[in-house]
Amino acid sequence: MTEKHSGFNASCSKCAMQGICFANGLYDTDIERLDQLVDRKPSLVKGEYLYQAGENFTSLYAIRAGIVKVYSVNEHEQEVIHGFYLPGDIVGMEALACCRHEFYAVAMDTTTVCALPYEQLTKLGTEVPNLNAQIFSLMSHEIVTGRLHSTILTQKTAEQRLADFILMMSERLRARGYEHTQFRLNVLHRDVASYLNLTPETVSRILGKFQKQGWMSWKRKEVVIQDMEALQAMASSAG
Amino acid sequence: MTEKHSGFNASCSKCAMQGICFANGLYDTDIERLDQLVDRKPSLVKGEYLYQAGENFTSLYAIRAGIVKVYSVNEHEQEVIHGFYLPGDIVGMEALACCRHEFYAVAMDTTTVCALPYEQLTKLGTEVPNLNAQIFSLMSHEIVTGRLHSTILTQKTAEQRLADFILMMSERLRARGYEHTQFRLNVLHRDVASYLNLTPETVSRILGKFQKQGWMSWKRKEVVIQDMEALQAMASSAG
DNA sequence: CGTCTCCTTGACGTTCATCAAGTATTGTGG
DNA sequence: CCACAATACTTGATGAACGTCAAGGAGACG
Repeated sequence: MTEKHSGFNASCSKCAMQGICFANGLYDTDIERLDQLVDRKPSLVKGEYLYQAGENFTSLYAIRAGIVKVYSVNEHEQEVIHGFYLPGDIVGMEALACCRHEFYAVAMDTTTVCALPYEQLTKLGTEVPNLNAQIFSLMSHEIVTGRLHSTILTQKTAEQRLADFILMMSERLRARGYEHTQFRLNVLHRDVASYLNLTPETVSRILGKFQKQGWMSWKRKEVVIQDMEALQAMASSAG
Repeated sequence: MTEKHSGFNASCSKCAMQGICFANGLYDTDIERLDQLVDRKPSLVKGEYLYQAGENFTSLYAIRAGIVKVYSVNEHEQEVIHGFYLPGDIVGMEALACCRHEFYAVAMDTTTVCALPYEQLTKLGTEVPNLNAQIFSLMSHEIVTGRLHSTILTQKTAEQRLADFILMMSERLRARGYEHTQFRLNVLHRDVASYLNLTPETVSRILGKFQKQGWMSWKRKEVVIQDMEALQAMASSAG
């Protein structure tokens, strides 16, 4: 999940993620203005935090390369994973309400992000209605994604959830122009388990079954999908 | 849950829910402007829809009195309930992303709402930064609420979930100035079950237990909380 | 007053968690 | 590049929480 079609300090106007990030729907002149307030951070290494729960909220972060997990911590000090964020995704939107981050956001791999200082972003938003609309749209999308996640957790069996997860990842990568039938996924099975409300044991058993059926494999961070349709049938079977 | 401290067509400036609705943080002159774009609808009776999935998105709705449930439908035609919305709450924010409603919003009781036409609201937002900020804040809050709901579903037992639900309802009513140890809750047990990812049978059994312990009762739509602390201990006990 | 929906209670079953032990993989210091 | 530790993954045996099925009772509504 390295950066695509763009050098390290690429401006928004040259960024491959333009179509799904803040710049979506903006005129070139407005993209220029957006560009000027973006704070392009040096790469984060695996394990570095974008922010942690309790910290003051100052910026939203657009992911340019890599992968970020967002989670909270339960009363047993265990991570409750809310999502995995890919290039073009925005993290931090949950913090606007009270000026303080509610969750943890950590790089799971070498990751590059653009920080968008909230004050300046919203100021520009009042001057560029399309930008404002795009922020609303991104937040709305985040609401829907969360509800969808809840729905999957409550309505689907363990096998369906895992099939669904693989397919969603595949589709998100495809939408971003990456290879989607075979890809590196630097996510621990333990993390997938948390995200899907399962145990690592269950994830392991189900992956074993999927592999035996010849549907897919996931070994050493490398996912290979061999039978997309079988996975789709599994993910959406009544259940 | 009838309207509080305000006549039927009360303006925003006289509305009891001013502090938690869109008007929060606005200057009086701006509240006036907000007021002018609010479309105060006639009351909805139980069972009437604010909107349904697939409909075009035109307005957000601020609830002035009553109670609204928001849900989607799974592959077995069963409702998957995402939330119950009380006076001062906003519904419809999930629809901004794609101009089309994703969910169903239905009155569970006689309900009054203020419709806020989205076009006009965002236009005013660009002119009144505090209003814009308030919309962001409400949406952010909706994101957090959704994640919290997921967390409760995945991290807590059936008994904890139900105790938590009762306490959350009580607290939300208290925050809105209503009686909170004894209140009418026009919600079917079946709906609570859906919201908490349980069956009506399980809800019934647990309510029976809570009543036998002398913690609370919920009979004929009337909730009486007798031992708030016992419920709190139950809701937050590890496990 | 009768019907329909909702709620209650009991017996039983299923899914997935837990516990445990072993194997593979990754990371680290020499 | 290797030794060895730490972490992650696998596989099996067992169990618990909650769902499912079934039948009866109580409100609500015309």
